Amino acid sequence: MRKNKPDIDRVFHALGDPTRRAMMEKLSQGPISVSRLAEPLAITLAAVVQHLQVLEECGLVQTEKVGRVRTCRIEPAGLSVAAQWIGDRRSMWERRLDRLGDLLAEPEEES
Amino acid sequence: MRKNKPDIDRVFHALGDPTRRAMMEKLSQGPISVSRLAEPLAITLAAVVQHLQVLEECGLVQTEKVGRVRTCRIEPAGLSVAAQWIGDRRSMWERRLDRLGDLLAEPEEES
DNA sequence: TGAATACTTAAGTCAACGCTTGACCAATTC
DNA sequence: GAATTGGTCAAGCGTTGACTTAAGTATTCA
Repeated sequence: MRKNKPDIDRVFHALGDPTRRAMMEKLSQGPISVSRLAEPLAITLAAVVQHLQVLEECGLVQTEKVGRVRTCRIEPAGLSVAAQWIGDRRSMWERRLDRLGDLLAEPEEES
Repeated sequence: MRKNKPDIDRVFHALGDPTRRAMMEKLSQGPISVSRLAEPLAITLAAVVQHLQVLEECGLVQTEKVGRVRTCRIEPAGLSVAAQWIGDRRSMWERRLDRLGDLLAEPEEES
């Protein structure tokens, strides 16, 4: 298919990678530099920077460079996009179950 | 990295694909057969079945075959896994902001 | 000024992914 | 019982994605 609802698409794709989720978990403890972010991960700095780009491009993370240090922080709005999509599907599904319950409860209806 | 927290990992990966999300959206309107699920999508039935397998293996969807027709429905618990991960990061982040607020509010502290 | 630090960029490798085709099988319908 | 419908399976193909190495830039420190 490969269509593009720019935001949601990128956000979910970004969260689909375990390394990037690990980075988000670390970042949710507070802002941190790129190399400290990379420390616990068993991959090169270069790879971490690439993941970081993905996270930044989809609005999950925000970074700022001061001197030679780039500091990264979570952008709270980013996660909301994903949370909302899930919430929407969930409530859709629940509404459906409610209507189904109504139908089963009621005796009969004209077509 | 390629580690495996089996569930969350698969769920997010599954939701990372726009076609699969489209399928979830359709399914959140109610159970439906494989071919009706495939109808609005511009790909082969075979491809749809492959996506369906991904969704089923990670617990987002449940299917049942009767006669020659396979019916698919959303498995509500699946989305919860993703929702919870997001919720956890969110609240972690918020708790941190609270603590930060406290520190800024207070005058001084011993190390 | 020279060495170390903290990235950054480019190029290339390899595996996983999304998709198609084509052959197939089991229920249904005519 | 032949054709149709609804789905399954396997192989293959082009693309994308995660990762590495290697070389480079800009800041900071001694």
